[in-house]
Amino acid sequence: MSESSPETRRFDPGAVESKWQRAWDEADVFHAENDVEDPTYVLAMFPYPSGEMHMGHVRNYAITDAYARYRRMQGDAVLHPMGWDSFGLPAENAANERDVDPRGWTMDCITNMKEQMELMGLGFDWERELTTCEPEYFRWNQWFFEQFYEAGVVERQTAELNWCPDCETVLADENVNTHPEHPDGICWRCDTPIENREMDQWFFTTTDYADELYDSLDGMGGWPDNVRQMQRNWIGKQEGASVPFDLSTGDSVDIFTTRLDTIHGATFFALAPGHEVAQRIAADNDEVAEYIHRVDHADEAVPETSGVFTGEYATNPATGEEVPVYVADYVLEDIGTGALYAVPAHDERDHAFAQAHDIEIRQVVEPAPDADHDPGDVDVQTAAYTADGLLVNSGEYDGLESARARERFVERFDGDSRTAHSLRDWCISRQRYWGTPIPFVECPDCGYVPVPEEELPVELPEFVRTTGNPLDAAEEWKSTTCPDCGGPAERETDTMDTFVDSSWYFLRFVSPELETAPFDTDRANNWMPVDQYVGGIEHATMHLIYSRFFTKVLDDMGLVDCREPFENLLTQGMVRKNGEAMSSSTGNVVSPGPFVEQYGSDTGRLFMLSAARPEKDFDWTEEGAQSSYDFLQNVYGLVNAYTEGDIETGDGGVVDEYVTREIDAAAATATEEFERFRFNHAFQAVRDLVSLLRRYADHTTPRAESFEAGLETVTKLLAPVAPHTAEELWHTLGREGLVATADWPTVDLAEGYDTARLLVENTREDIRDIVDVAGIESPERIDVAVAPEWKYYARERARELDGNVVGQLMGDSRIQAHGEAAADYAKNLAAAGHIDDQLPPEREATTLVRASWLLEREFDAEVVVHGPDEAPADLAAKATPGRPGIRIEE
RNA sequence: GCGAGGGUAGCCGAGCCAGGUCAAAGGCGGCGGGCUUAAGACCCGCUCCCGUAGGGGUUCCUGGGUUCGAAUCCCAGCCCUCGCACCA
Repeated sequence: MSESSPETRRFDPGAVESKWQRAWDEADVFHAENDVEDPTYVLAMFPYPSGEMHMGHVRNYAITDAYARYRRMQGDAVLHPMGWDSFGLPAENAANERDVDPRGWTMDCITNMKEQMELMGLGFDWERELTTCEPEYFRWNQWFFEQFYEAGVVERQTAELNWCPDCETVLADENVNTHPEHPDGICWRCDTPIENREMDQWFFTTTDYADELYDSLDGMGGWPDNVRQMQRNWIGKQEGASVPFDLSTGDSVDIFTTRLDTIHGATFFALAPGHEVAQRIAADNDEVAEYIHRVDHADEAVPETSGVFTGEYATNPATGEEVPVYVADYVLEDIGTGALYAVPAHDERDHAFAQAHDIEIRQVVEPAPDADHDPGDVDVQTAAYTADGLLVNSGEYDGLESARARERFVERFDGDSRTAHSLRDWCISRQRYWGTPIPFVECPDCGYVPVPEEELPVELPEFVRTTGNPLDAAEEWKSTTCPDCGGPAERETDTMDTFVDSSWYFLRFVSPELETAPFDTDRANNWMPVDQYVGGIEHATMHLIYSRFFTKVLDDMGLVDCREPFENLLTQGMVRKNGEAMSSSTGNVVSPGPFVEQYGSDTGRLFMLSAARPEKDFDWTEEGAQSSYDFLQNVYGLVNAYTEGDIETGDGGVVDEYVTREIDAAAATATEEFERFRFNHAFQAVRDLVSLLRRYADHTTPRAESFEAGLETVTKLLAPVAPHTAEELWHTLGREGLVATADWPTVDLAEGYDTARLLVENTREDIRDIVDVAGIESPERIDVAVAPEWKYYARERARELDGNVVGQLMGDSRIQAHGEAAADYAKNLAAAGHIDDQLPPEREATTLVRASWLLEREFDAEVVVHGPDEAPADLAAKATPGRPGIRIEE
């Protein structure tokens, strides 16, 4: 092949990419029509518009875009939308730092980022773009809020917040700085130590859905295990029981325990400082009151074993004993019921407390005979034994297994089997400006009253810089009338957590312009769930749990028929540099902007997708990026060399038969790998095919038709990952229309292809070995001989035989006729243990003939392939099925 | 502490789920050769050890086990990463 100077064969990514971006635009390639039945819904987690893309974004969108483009070429209707998660603190901070308003700043950022996305030619359906900070969007947050309120999914509860006494405002966790002397942190503005204050806040009752959120995870096979596990941890399901204890105060106090089997060993009872009964005792007991005050206002954490005896007693329902009641800080108010019976012998914290307060430690469980521990080795006075076992010191229940005991004791002690979760209700109140106003009015007479639906959206007042919440300062905006009684009232000044915005945006994409409802229910029922969701692992719990919760609530309200929003989830790995996360603060970054400008978007995408599996972290390296760039230029050069007639074509001969099969094989491999999101493997197949076509042209005069078909296949397989370059190639090849909308190649690989390929690879490898080991400088002629028929026959027979294989084989006259050689071969077969599939002899011969050009080319020697029964005797003797005999002459 | 994922040749990274054509893809780096006035780009090959005919040896964190056969399955241990964690 004689290529002219490479300079004429290189393309300018900038020019090529913008050209095809315009062409896609004009052809409206990425728009999903409303009337399609059930498009493949491919979704990348929408970004917070910080203004600058980083490599994490690029990787995320490279993945969804590649998959979306692949599915489109497969003939699917595809929905691949993009939007902006545009409420949030950074805008407010920017507004406070410079003299801008959050809205203007946010919109500028969106413009910037969208420009960068467009520069990268990402195939989003921009007609469905949505922006959560627009009233057209957030009015539906407000609408949902009121609907949820009606349905009892919204509640007011108290929550502990960060309060700055100097600024007299609530602070978000992000605005609290850590300080060595103040465990609760200090104010970011005035450095005043933060106080924790209990305040009434709005909550979504996520706990109502805790069981379903937990249990459904088992069936969600399209999600990675680690994310499901993280959600299980987050929800924290605990199977246990609650049992009432009578106190000498006259109260009956419920405890929650997962170890009801140990109840006979309860030697004291403990209440959380915040527990109602503890508070009541404190009213008449100075010592208790002082303790509660101390733990509440401690500047440093109190010792874990701290606690105070109340002077009261609780009756252990198992033993009838009176055990002392303590108030102890290690008992947490929001875990279980905030009260527990303590079994020092079988719980580490109870044990530590008992030792510090000199309380009896009574063993009631000992290791079962099959346990790791020998009962004699367990000394509960020294350390708690926390495993299950057999009951002791438990009266009539001695010898019972822990699990059985738990079941029986629930009934025996009048308890309830209960499931506790560590999942809390979702506090959505934020004392911030840049979020969705909570659509409620507080009336001195009527209390909290929802803003009437027809008055939605409640829009934000103009932004002012203030120490606290700007909504609080907007007096005019705040004052309104009560929708119920018409009297003067004040608007709620809290806004919603921005996770509310992202909990349903995937539904809004279905009908982004709809003005009468948050989304079109019929269409959502057809289009949901999202077929493939892709984003960072950092959203494993919050966003992905809230979205699941929202979807279930909406289903229960009849708004959509769907209980899980995301069918398949892929969490992409990080893009690192020098082994560390990219970070602009340390300068350890590669910025997408300048990179794309220099190398083009395709190079970036190709490198990212070929470097590693999408879910794994990978290192960005200069060399790797360069190699992707070189590859694209290289393919471009090859295609142009062909179309400009620099590659002389002919009939290709037997080589052509080889190459056409490999073209199909490449397409088949790539298809399989795209289905599994293994772009790196798919690309491998493309790279191999390009290399093969190059060798084809180099070795002989290729048949134009198949050579071109090969280039066309390369182009198509490359199209999802390097879409601009692929369009340019498609155009160069003189194809009509756009490769973005072309049909994906369909192939059925001939049976036995893999075996044939292996035969070729192994034979080549053997010849290399021989040449190398025998020190053959320049081979003149290579003879390759397929084994005689009878060996194939013997081999097939051997596969079916058991027992005395040699004997049975030699009993077969067709085999026996070959005497000594047959006996040797039969012994080999018998010893093999496993016999792989092989091609029939004629097919081995044709396969080798087709591949012989590779040998000629590699060794620069004449290659002669001998069929099954036409080889010289010495060669045939060495040959076995799958392993031809080889002779090399110098 | 509980839970999840992982440890593969100089580096990165496939393979492991469905055990066997696996001394283990590919990329990067390195070495040799071709093309070229030269460089770059491109092309060909080599890159665990020994070996003058396709052989042998030792490998996929360590140690056991299952199997005719283990990078792949099982058990134990070591190390790494991540998530949850004063969760009764």
